[in-house]
Amino acid sequence: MFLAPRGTIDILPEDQPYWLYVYDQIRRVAQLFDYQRLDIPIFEDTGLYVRGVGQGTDIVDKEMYSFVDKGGRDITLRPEFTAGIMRSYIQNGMRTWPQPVKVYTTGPIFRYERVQAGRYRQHTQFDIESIGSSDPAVDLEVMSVAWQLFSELGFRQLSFQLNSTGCPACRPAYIQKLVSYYEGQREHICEDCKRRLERNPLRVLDCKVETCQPIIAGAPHIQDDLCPECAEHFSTLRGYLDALGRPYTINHRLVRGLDYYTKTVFEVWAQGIGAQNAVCGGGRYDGLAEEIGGEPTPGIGFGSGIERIVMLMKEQGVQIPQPGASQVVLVYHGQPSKMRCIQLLDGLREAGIAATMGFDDRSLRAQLRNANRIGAPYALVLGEQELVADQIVLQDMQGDAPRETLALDDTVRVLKARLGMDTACTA
RNA sequence: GUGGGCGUAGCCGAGUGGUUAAGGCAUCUGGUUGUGGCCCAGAAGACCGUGGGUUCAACUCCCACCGCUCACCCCA
Repeated sequence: MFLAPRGTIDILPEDQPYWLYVYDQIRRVAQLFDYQRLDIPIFEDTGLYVRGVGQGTDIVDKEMYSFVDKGGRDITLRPEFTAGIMRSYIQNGMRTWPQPVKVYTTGPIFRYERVQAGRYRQHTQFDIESIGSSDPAVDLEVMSVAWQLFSELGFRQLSFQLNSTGCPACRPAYIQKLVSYYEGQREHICEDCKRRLERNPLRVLDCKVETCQPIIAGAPHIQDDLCPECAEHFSTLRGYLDALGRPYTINHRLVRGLDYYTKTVFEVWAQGIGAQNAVCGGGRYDGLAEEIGGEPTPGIGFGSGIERIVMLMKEQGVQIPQPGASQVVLVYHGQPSKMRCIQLLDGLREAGIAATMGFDDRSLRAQLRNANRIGAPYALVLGEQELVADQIVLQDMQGDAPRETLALDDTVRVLKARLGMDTACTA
């Protein structure tokens, strides 16, 4: 007996309406903001992620699904979208396209993590990137995509968190300042924070341990140490957000786990998806293109986990359109009737009527029970008696309307009329 | 990598040492030689997660392993 590998899930038919609805909304909103779809491979050269995401990050150090293929190439299942999309930008010469290049995609992401509520080893992301502009108005636009998507999905009580993490000109000095502040508090901080100081000092600001909270409260804020360019960028973005009346929280503890982020970082938080609270996270990555061997190219984007979005929709009771079942089920009795049903079924489908039929020569009763359970509004019953008379019985499965006998040749026309399908233009 | 909780049919779930391991949902068949929903009857479906131990006797107690799950860490 096999089980799905740890951290993977089956998305069953009963959940598909949520997924399809989310994909529909994504496509609509992306189009509204003039973002085009781009699909990239599910696996890339391992080096792309090592260089792009950065050594010392959890993703690269311990979470990648990496293997050597039969040709001896080092391959990694994508642990995030941005590096691959930037690779595609460079490889396809997108710098010759109108700038910025605005793309989105959806698909599976792989990270070898310990599983818990809202966290999987294979999860699905909606990802959007705007590459080629350093204008804070682009930051605003990208954030607005998230804003509009989530509000159209009907979410309530989401919280936008915003911060700036500076750039290579100002961040190192800030990190130095933060580290020396922490060195002075060394005996008061938790073990994890001691480790963070070595590996990824900014992350100490995100610590949740009780005893670390006073230390964090007294820590220097990066906003006080941004270089003029970063400070200008940040205040301009805030001005735009304010002008649109967008509520957001400046969170100087918001930091990201990937190396390529510069300036703007943001997340969208929600309750109800276990201990995880981010449904969306992203930021600016002006240094990424150079890091992976391209011309210096600014960019900004975000990823959003669809499993978490669906969890939230259920949590918040978001209503979605229900997909229709088969409109009609064909029920037969006897082999000649079965043959005729198979032909009729084909004709119904060619006419655009969603139809199924009973199988396995089960009793009329069993076939009708099944039709009822499926939820089809109509059943067509074809037995020996009807067949010899070139007739068929139409049965309304929703009410108590009496059965009707139709001419077999007339079935498609009558059904179309019943189902409200316009027959005038198809005749 | 660390810690907590939990493993009885497809799903939910009773059973805490003693004959054939409740019940419900779902599935299949029949009650109507050819008519669904409601109802009734019946059938099928469980090596009680796996292995070891204790005992005259283990689903039940003990140990190990595996799996699921939640949390830390980290992130979407």
